[in-house]
Amino acid sequence: MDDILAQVLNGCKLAGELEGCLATLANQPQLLLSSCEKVVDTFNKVIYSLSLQTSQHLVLGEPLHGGPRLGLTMGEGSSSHGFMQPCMDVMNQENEIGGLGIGGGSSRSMGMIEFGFSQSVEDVDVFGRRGEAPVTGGRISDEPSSSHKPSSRKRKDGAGARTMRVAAPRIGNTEIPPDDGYTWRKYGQKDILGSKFPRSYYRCTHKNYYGCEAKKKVQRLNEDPYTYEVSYCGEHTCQTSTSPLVISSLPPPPVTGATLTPATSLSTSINLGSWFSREVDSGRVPAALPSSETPAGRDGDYPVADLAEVMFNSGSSGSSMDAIFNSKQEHWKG
DNA sequence: ACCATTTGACCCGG
DNA sequence: CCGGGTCAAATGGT
Repeated sequence: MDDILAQVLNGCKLAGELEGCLATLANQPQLLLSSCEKVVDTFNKVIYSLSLQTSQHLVLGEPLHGGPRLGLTMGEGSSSHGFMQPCMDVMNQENEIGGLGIGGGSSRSMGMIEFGFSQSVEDVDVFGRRGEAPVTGGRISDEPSSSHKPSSRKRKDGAGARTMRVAAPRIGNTEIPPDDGYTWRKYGQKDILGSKFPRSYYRCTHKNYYGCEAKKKVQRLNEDPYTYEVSYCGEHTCQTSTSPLVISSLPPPPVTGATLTPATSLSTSINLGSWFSREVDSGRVPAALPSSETPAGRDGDYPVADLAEVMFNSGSSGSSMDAIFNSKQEHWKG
């Protein structure tokens, strides 16, 4: 929880900084956009984390239908924004960032995301895996021969699945599931009985490097093609906690303390940092958009980097994903 | 060449 | 046996 709170603070801080730079950013829509995304991402993380820890039903919004959707959705490949939108809304509504209503009670009012918990949703148990070998679930292990049994090929009790509903972009590519701030790699798709739309399976892109076992399933609802039901399973051991490194030079937090707490909450403040850097690298690509995340940021389309620099003055040199995750993973872990 | 998605096959639980 | 989850070869993009 501390971490989460710290993250919230970070988000607030970011928002504050954004506010401070508004004048400057006013002329740079792109920068403004990217900075807003940062803030949103930060809160998305919080939401995600909360969804993991809480068993509450976080309703961030209604599936919307005719709702304002995609403000940010620009054409294709920007699916990711769907998720953020709600957050932004929240920010706006709460005006004083300090008190996001993200917590439990806040129901709706945001936009289109609805977090829930698997337990109530039928899919839930899907991802459960046997408690054993984390990283290599199945055959990944290189020994075909000895492969007695993949072991984790099927569902077990997915006690930890969290599900949420997210509105899909109504324009542009509506097939792309919303981005939740993490980068996912699709590893399968299946037609599900009774569902008009196939279900897509994703796992954390960094699974290979850091054994992050987070997974998620994305499925469009029959009743509402514009709404996705996303089920998360497993926690991110890669990014969530994020690490300090990248943004080593966060400016003295306007928001007092809270931001950096030594060890434990290392994650938090840092989180943001890494987030930034990370996003910067990847140019913030939609999760669903596979190719999206590439290790060392490739596309520089987004001025994010600039933003980051401006805001954090962080020349944080080469922050490769590896660097980021390396440090991270140690601090986090369930 | 590398990496991500696609897609059919495989495997397992119910 | 069926449905769902995962694997991995094939394919495509950068």
